[in-house]
Amino acid sequence: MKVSARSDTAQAAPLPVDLADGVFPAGCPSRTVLDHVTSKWGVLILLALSEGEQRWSDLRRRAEGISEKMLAQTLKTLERDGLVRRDAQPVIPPRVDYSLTDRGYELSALLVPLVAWAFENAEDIVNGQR
Amino acid sequence: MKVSARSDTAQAAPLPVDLADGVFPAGCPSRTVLDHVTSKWGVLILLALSEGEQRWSDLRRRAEGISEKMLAQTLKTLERDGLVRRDAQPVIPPRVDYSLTDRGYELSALLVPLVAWAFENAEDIVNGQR
DNA sequence: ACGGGCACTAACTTTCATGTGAGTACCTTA
DNA sequence: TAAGGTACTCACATGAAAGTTAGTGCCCGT
Repeated sequence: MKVSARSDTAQAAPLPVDLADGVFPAGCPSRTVLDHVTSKWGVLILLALSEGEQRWSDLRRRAEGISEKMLAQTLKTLERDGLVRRDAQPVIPPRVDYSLTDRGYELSALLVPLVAWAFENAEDIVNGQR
Repeated sequence: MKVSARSDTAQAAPLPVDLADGVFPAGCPSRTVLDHVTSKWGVLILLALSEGEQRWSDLRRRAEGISEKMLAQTLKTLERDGLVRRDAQPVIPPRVDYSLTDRGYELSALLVPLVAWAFENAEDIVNGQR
């Protein structure tokens, strides 16, 4: 799990060929998807929903600092991308539940370790600007 | 208010407690780190370097569409974050090699599957905008 | 009856990431 | 002599992302 290595021998892992060919060219769809997923609020919403279905107002409170506009926009994008499912119940007061689709869970499974890593290393990185 | 996912196959995976507490608050360092890492060009550079040491001009050609300014800026940020190592040789013509630090390799190990996923699912996602 | 919560939308503004184009200083090859 | 490669920096422009403010219609508690 650890890359045990001296600095000058850290391992170069060659990328899968199709990835190397596909991601680097400008204008490939993966860049768009990556942009949605890695947007400032996209990550947070995906992460929050990975814990299970949640309501609009729950998400609003959870992703501290998000505006209603950005919440709506982010959810719409993720829904269009087939990562989030929207379930609006015709009750009063309105109740809308958001959850991840299967594809969304696939993604969040990859996102969680990344965010965990960022969280664990954040202090070191921000402090140690050497 | 524990909620359970209602989907047939997708499961709600609770986040580690410290992560849940740490990432959502506004202004936490992990957001900054995540921003650097998931910036438009940050991902590409990290990915390119995960294959091994590369020169400035190699990177420029590799990350198709990047401007010199953005390449310099991105590399500087990643270097300050301790993810990229810069090795300038005092030769003429100038030769500067960039490579990942151990921490950089740790990150790229998490980044690669994410990008691979994005690449594999990109077409489906972009096409299926119903 | 008044403020508040709910789930939004629309219009407008600001901020910031990114793009553009130029310049630097040296050397090699044609 | 000129063109081109190497690794940059700087000033300025632009455009997309994000923030701000307001408004909608309904209901519930006090």
